[in-house]
Amino acid sequence: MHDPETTLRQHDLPITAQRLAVLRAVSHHPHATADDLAEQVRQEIGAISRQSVYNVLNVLTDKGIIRRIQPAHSPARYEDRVGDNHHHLVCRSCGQTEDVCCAVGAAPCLHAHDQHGFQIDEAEVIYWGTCPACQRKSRS
Amino acid sequence: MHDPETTLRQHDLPITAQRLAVLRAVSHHPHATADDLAEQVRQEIGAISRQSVYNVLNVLTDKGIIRRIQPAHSPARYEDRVGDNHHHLVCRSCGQTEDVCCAVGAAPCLHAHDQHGFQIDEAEVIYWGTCPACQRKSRS
DNA sequence: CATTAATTTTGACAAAGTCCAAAACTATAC
DNA sequence: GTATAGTTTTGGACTTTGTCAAAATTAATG
Repeated sequence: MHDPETTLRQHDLPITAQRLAVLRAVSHHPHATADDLAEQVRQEIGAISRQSVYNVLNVLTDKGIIRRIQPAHSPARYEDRVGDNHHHLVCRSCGQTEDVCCAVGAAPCLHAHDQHGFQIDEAEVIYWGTCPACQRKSRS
Repeated sequence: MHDPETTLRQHDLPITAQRLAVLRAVSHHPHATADDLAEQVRQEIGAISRQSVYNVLNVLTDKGIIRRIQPAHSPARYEDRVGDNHHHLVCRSCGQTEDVCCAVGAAPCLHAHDQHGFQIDEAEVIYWGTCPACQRKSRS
């Protein structure tokens, strides 16, 4: 991925301090929530409204510059890494999220047995489990 | 699945009109939301509080009698069919939800390449697409 | 039936987002 | 550089989905 400024220009988006900061925050903190990102941005540029964080995240997601993932029991999370159809591993107890590459080869998962006439455009896979840290905690 | 009353007894749950009605509603309306189910129950037994619907759905889910699925952009949905590790096909525009059996054989999806030390207990797969009805609408 | 434990109801509350109108800003054309 | 048109950002109210807690009710047991 190019630097934030170039990225915005490539997509005809006016360049604002807020957008640059949000974009950088997503890049440096993969799988962060909107709130986490707002916090990061504030540390960088001092202040940003809640609404602007959402505005920026929505535009960037719509343009395909970032990707939004929404596991159950968690607010939406955002990541930099787009276009490679990877999946996620989520800890049930603390929410920690890791990337995993597509489980069975190239882009396999896109084929359900019976498609019920649907036009399928994405297969989303979430692996649920317990992260190492939470395993230790529950054993003690 | 047995009749609702037997099911409750098997799980040591006191039998109440609310529980029977919710259980029947889930059975007759797979993939319905809590609100949909409340509506159904009201038509059957006259009244039920919002909280009770949630209480019942939570108990039933905890006991494994029903299953909760939570696709992005949608409130939670509930279904009867448990224990067979099937997946779902969701329409992006109207939310219509269909069952699909596990895509690649027996229980294949439970193996991510790199597990990052996680203890994985479930692989959740959601196929996203457009249902036949919405395909027609968007063509016109 | 009476007792006890569990469930239901009611009403307040919380989290995550969205909607809206006004003010501030960016980019462009002079 | 300045003026202008078009976007963004702000701040506040609001919506949706769901949970919490206490009081009132109901089911199961002897």
